[in-house]
Amino acid sequence: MAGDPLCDRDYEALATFRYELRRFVRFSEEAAIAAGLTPQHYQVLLTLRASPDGAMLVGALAGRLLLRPHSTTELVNRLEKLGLVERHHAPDDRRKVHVAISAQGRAAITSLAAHHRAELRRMRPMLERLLGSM
Amino acid sequence: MAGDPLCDRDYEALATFRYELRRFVRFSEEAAIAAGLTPQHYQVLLTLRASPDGAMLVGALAGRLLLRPHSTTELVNRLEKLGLVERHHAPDDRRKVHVAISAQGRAAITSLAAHHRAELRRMRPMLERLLGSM
DNA sequence: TTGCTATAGTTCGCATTACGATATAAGCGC
DNA sequence: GCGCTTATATCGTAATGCGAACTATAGCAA
Repeated sequence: MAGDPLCDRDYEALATFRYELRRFVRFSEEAAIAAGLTPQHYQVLLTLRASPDGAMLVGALAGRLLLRPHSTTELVNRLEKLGLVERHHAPDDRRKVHVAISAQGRAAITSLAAHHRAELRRMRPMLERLLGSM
Repeated sequence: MAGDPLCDRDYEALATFRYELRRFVRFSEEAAIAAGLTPQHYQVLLTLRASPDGAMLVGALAGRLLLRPHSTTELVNRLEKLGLVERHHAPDDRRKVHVAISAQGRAAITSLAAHHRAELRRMRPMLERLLGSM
């Protein structure tokens, strides 16, 4: 499972990988804030935007964000208040709540996501080199 | 800078990449806790272990962890109390404090780092596929 | 119909955590 | 001495996700 014992280079690769991850997350946080969003907002909007119909159930969203449902509810509350998402009760099962990204939400992440893609493209050679050295 | 406008697949790739990052971080947190450490402890120990002589100045450690120096000081305090790191004043410049991983610290991360490498090896094809699709 | 159980979402209070601001102390070079 | 750097200490703050408990809806069984 763990494979051969790790040598110095392995530790370096693991540490550098983590460092680059921290840098990417930091980049993402700053980019979100510069766009008037919180980092969490961006992650919700991105997840919804990537969903087939731009909407997800609260529970499914929680699973994708690795959050508890009630934490997701609070996050959605804030986003709804900002007009970035909308809640729609499912007609067939009124327990279910669809969280849909709004037009404003789409507009908000368009350039933000583009910046993230650009950053990942920049990081790509380094990440591939690091992954390849493990 | 931002390149061509993003299509649905681009958003999917970005969202899935973030999801996998969250999963890796979650894995790391749980692995650290299972080893009797906090996630922060693991990151410090890994960073020190990857350093040439197993030691770093507080300021350099802060830079690598993307923390403020005083936050790093508190983190080091807790680690020192647990016997996982040691402080050594530099003989040439007594302002500087080298934070060195202890034998106990090394022992603590040996199998933990191995599990991380195994997890990253498992994730590697997926991450490369995602990076390649951007 | 009644009752039990499960699911989906929400509400409330709490604990964690790194931070900003600020201060202190000590050591270095000029 | 003076200015700069490095590390440490302290205090309050603000955000954020969690556990526990709650409501509402749905499904099922006798």
